Amino acid sequence: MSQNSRKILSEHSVSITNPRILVLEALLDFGNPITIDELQLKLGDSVAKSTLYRVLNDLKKINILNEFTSPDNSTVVELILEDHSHHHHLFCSDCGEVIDVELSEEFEIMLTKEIQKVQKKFNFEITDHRVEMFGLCTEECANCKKN
Amino acid sequence: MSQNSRKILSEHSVSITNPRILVLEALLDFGNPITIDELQLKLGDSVAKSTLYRVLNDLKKINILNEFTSPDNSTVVELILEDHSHHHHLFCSDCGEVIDVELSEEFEIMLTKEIQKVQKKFNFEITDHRVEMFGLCTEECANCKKN
DNA sequence: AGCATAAATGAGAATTTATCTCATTTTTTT
DNA sequence: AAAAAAATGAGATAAATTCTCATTTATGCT
Ligand SMILES: [Mn+2]
Ligand SMILES: [Mn+2]
Ligand SMILES: [Zn+2]
Ligand SMILES: [Zn+2]
Repeated sequence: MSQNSRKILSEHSVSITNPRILVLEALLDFGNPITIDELQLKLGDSVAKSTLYRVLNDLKKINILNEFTSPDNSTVVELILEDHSHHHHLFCSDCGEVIDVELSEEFEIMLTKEIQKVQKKFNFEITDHRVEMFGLCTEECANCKKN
Repeated sequence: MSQNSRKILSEHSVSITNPRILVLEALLDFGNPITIDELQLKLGDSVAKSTLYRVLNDLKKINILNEFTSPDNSTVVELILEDHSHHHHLFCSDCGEVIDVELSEEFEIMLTKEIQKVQKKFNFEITDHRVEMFGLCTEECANCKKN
């Protein structure tokens, strides 16, 4: 069952170790952006705290992990897999859920044009962008306090 | 000279104290988004560390301070003044500078439409959004290491 | 202006999150 | 299988933010 993670590790020529497999499996299994808190919970004491942070840095170094900060200041990580295309994030201000969102191609094109204007205006070289959306999940949410 | 900050405080009915005036003056004077580090430097020891954080929270509470995290994980704050319209941010990955950017009205309209689609799709109530752009300042920049 | 009350401050302790150190264990190479 | 290199675990350390509490300051009312 850990074939996926072993493959990922060997493809990036980093040595195959138990903590790395466990962290990758947890991320693959969860499938969504996850806070480091939640990740630690999922892993229990199978991976030492210091090792978890080290492994996450390793994954960032080989460019298969994306890290960002949620509006309530927790650190969120997500795997960047082959089929993982450019996307953005939607945050629930209540329960803290983070959802992947793909915006339309037309929109991304318009944003790119807009960014070109910004580059010129500020004499910047813009290499990346991020669109973040904040609100409340109105669905049946077990975690949302508001229900 | 501290009339601006006194006015801001009284308009929001929070008591007028020296630390609050000093922090507001520093923010007004700098005029741009500023990291808490830099703000502490500007203030020297005129305001205690604990008080600075408290005052920033006070300003957040009365909705005249915006706080966000820069890509290098420093906390950035900026005043929200009357004339301060909806805008976004551009970050230099090298020197850490944060620049206010207004995007075109057409773009914001398109983004709003895009967000409406997202709301429906995920059954969310989206109340706010943020566009962040990352890159390098190519201008003469005293702080950029690359030069 | 002076007093009473409520609110804010300063100093440092405590908490939280992340990194670092180093002896030991595991992985890789030979 | 042995040697060399790399990674790990446990705990120490560091940085950022919040908390505690005794003292000071601001406000509202004589
Ligand atoms: Mn994502
Ligand atoms: Mn701004
Ligand atoms: Zn929710
Ligand atoms: Zn720069």
